[in-house]
Amino acid sequence: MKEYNPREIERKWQRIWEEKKVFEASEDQSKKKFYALIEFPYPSGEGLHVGHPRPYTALDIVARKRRLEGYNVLFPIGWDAFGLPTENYAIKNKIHPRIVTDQNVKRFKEQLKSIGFSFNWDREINTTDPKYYKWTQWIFLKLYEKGLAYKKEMPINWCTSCKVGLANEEVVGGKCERCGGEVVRKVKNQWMLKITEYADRLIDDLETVDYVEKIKIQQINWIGRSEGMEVEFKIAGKEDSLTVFTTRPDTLYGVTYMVIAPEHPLIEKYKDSIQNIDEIYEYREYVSKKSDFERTELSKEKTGVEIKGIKAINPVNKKEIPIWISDYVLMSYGTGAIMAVPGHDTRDWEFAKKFNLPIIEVVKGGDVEKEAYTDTEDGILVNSELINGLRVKDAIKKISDWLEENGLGKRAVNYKLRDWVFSRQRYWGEPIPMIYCEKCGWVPVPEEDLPVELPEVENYEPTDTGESPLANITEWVEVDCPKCGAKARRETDTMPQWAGSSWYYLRYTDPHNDKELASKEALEYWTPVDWYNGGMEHTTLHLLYSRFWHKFLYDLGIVPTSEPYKKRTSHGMILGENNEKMSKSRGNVVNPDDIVNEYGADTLRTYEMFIGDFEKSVPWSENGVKGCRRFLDRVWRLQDIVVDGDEYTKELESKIHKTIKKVSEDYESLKYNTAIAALMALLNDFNDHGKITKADFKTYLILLNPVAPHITEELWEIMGFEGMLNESTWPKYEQEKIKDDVIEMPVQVNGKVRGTIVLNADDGQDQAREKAKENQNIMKYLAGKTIVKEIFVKGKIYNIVVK
RNA sequence: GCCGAAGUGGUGGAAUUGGCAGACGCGCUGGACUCAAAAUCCAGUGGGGCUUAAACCCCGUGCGGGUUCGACUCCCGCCUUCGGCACCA
Repeated sequence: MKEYNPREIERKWQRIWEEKKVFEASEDQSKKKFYALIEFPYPSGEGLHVGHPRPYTALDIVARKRRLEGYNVLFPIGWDAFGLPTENYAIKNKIHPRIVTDQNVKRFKEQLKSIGFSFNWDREINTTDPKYYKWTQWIFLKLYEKGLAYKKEMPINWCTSCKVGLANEEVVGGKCERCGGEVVRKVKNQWMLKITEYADRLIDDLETVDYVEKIKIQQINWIGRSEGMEVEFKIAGKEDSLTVFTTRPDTLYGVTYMVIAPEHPLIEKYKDSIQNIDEIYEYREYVSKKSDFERTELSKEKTGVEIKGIKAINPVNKKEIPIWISDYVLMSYGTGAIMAVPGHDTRDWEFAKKFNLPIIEVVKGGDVEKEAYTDTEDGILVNSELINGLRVKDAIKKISDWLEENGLGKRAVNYKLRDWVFSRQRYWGEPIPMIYCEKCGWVPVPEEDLPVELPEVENYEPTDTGESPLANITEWVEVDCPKCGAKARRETDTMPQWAGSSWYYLRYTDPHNDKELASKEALEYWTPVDWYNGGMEHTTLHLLYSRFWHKFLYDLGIVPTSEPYKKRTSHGMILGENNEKMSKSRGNVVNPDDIVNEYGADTLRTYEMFIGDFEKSVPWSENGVKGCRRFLDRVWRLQDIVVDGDEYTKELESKIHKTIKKVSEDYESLKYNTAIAALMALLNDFNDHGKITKADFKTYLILLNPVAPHITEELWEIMGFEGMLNESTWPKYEQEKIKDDVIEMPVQVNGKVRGTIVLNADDGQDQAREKAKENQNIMKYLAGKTIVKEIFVKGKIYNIVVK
């Protein structure tokens, strides 16, 4: 017997698979299709990380199993290559991001190929390829055409010393990550996408898909739909009123003041009537340095300023109440103004205490002098003229009707979800295909002029006016207006990295099409994606954005289904040996190349699947890797004990059928670790028995193949089995062979196991009682007691309750 | 802070979803082989008690309560850790 040499056989089979194109999806649409999708990687400069192969191997297992089951499988790969790190690297090292991207992709590709994934390399895509982003731009034009893209003033993070816009991640503790300079919020006119228009459908359609429950919950909470009232508070002596959204109109009598966001436009409008306007401006300046996250933190000390000179009128009792500004009210959520009910809201209570504002109890049950009473579900209203004595639920209904009848408010739905800020002041992204003309306003680039390609630039730094580096390329920026022909300017902002990843799974179905984003036939056949696996960290952004775009394309009649992904699962992270996140600075990064070189790709794959619960984070362990290599060594040596035979070994037959069942089911339900454990156990049984037939071994190799494709393919060839393993058929188990004739059943007395009895599979309680009587230990606990109850669960347990 | 998830031997994790807690792997201990080591193979391995041994008994799934014949699993209240929080991807 030759020694197991993974290096040699892995290269050999990878070459054969590639030459024979065995994993390419076929154009034959008569076959049943299966579309497996992994989140395409961002080709970073650090190269592949051992975290990457975990989800890839998992779906590679499913893809390989499906092919053996006779499906036409699409399992594509590509590159999500626009993005900040590449651009920053390019700036620092004065290399074009195109070159950096190409280098990184090349490295990633070699690394992925060395692990033996059965990707459809012939369908590889790259979001930075103009042939690809032509269609990203095209989708944007459609969104604009349908009124879903619009311009709005939005704040960006602005470093006062570098004079550039920063990503949130580049702001650390209010300072610029690069230079330590102060970061403030600066308002810029930006492109927005109306994802809120799809909010209800994004919630409702979750019922039609098979996503892990926690993913659905996260999405629903992120969208944050709530039903309530929009209530009008008149400004005393003025025409205007402030609108607030509340889910608790029943507490209106408890409103003792209002708070508006420091950025609220009302302040500018009435600045002449406001006596302390300087103080207000000063506070606004202070707030501009904080993120929304810092502003709404509950634990922090409340701050705020009263607007002196204007008052609001509570619509239910016509009382005049003060208006304050405070950072805990955000312009971006609801209407930018709130009614404060300090008696029954924790934040309002803290604010009222700090600034000595009155607190009125309107729901009985707590002590509003000591703390806000918020647990009011079954409470009764007090101090509330119209609704006194009513339960909260009924009070809400009555006061809502009353407000509507009197024109003081209307029922409304509010979402936490905000529209998508779609502009970036960056170079390395898709140019937004819009042109601004003094006369015509914003004019879309005509479709036939797509793609709008990124021009060559000398310098990738954003300009010090806060515009993208593209703004400096005069010959690119200055164009004729497509509508009137006058001199006009291109939009110089680019799209966020999320744009390209919002529709990439569609392009895979027809990646070389230059007429459409993909052909109708290809989309009809391949979509929706049957199984999409990705990280939990993408649940609220990427997953939601791509569902939004897909629904939009569905409305246009371009894609045939309203949801892009039939099934979504998620994987856990791989941590360093010290149980911390792998990072360069912690020095605990493991490079998959080292594992492939030392132990082999099959060992890496097996270990990553065996490492633990697929959905949980787990620490890496080099010893664990060795254990998996030992397992494969023992599989290799099985060839020593193989004897001729077309049937399963009698004594092993039942175990083999059980393992087929277990492995087949576990591969489908993310339980790769227990599937491998079952294969290890069967291997132990094989060795205990001392010899196995060719039939035993053949089935074993097929079951292990999706996890360890190279070694199994090699052993297949060594054994002289017909054709290649990847062309064979997934084994089936027989229910008859799995059933046990006799079972061991634990017998409990008062819930504690006191012995086991052996029963025939179809024996009932009477037989169990007889058998139990033969067991001395069980009888010991029954002696002198009366049996009050017997619980018999067939095949599981027999419990005798005595007194 | 808000939303989501998780806590089981020395260690990664299993447990047919309310029915014998610790499968499988790692580590460790002992043995075989070897001049020796590595590799490999065999045996043992939650803690405690009792015993020559087996049998057997008690304790044990983050902490505190509860429901149940029976709880790692369900309920209530805590603690700790991890993911996300909209310009990292």
